[in-house]
Amino acid sequence: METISKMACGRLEACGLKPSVQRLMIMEYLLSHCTHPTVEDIHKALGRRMPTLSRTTVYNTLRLFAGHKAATMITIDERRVCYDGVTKPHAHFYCRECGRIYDLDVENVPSIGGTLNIGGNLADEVQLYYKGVCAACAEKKQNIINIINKTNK
Amino acid sequence: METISKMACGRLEACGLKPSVQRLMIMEYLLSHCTHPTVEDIHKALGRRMPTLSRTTVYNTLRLFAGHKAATMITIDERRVCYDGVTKPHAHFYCRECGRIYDLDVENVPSIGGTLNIGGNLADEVQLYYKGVCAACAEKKQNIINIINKTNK
DNA sequence: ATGGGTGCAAAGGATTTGCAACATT
DNA sequence: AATGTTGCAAATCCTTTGCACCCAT
Repeated sequence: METISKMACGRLEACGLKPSVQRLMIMEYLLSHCTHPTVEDIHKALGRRMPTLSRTTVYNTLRLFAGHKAATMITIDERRVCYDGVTKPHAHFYCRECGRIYDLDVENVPSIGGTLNIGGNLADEVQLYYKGVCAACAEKKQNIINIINKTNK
Repeated sequence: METISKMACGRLEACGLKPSVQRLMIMEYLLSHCTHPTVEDIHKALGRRMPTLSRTTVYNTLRLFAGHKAATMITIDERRVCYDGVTKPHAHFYCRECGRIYDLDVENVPSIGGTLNIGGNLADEVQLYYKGVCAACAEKKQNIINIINKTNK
């Protein structure tokens, strides 16, 4: 607990952000939950300990984090934006069945140190996304198919 | 004109889709505009020739295309979904200033033939996104800075 | 006449905006 | 006092839904 709190504070200061209570709580949540939470996820989770926390503040804060590279905005899900507190380059997997986003440990993940010039375009961020059906959902689907086959016999 | 029309029809049939008038028009638009249009873009553009075309139909049709791999859904822009008629694997660049999405000709773009098993997760799609400021917007910004500097002298 | 395809209006949901209240230096 | 933060309610914008109509087989 102590450690996460210090890590959160360190990250904010390293990114030039003043560590307000709300910002600290949100950063702590990001660092301790690698589930790529949505605004709603974070607002609901933190709302228990801080009932006055506004959804607007969560929106503003996460957008602020992304702008200062204190967190990454993930747009893999067409319906809502997610956020990631892990900064080291890694790929993501999006499951179309359950909507969950997983970290992926694949080789050759492109990364950018500072700014990359691609044909005159100045890139400061890369994202590598895979989409499909996750292991858990694939298994569930298979089980259902098995049951149907058994019933039809 | 003839050619695009035939290409559109061919793509639909190859993907197991019945070539209705609306589907053909939307596919023709996708194949002849590599600007990664939004639903709104397409609806507005086609609305001139076909005023009864419903936004709902554009939504439904593009989603259908994506489901049948007749087009690709692009979720790089946090605000709205875009579509791409180009099927061969390539990366995208998103400009935070103007919101435009460019095709990128970079090496080592990962691609999936059929389905790829990544730690039990079954992926059927990959996306590689770069984000930053495009060449055109970078130049504009530089011009403004130059004017300000000149004025301050 | 049956089933898929289309279109309209309304609903739903995520995100932003405007502004007032608040905290902190 | 000044500046940056937060929170509420309302507004906005994108997308989906429900249902009726229509067209083709």
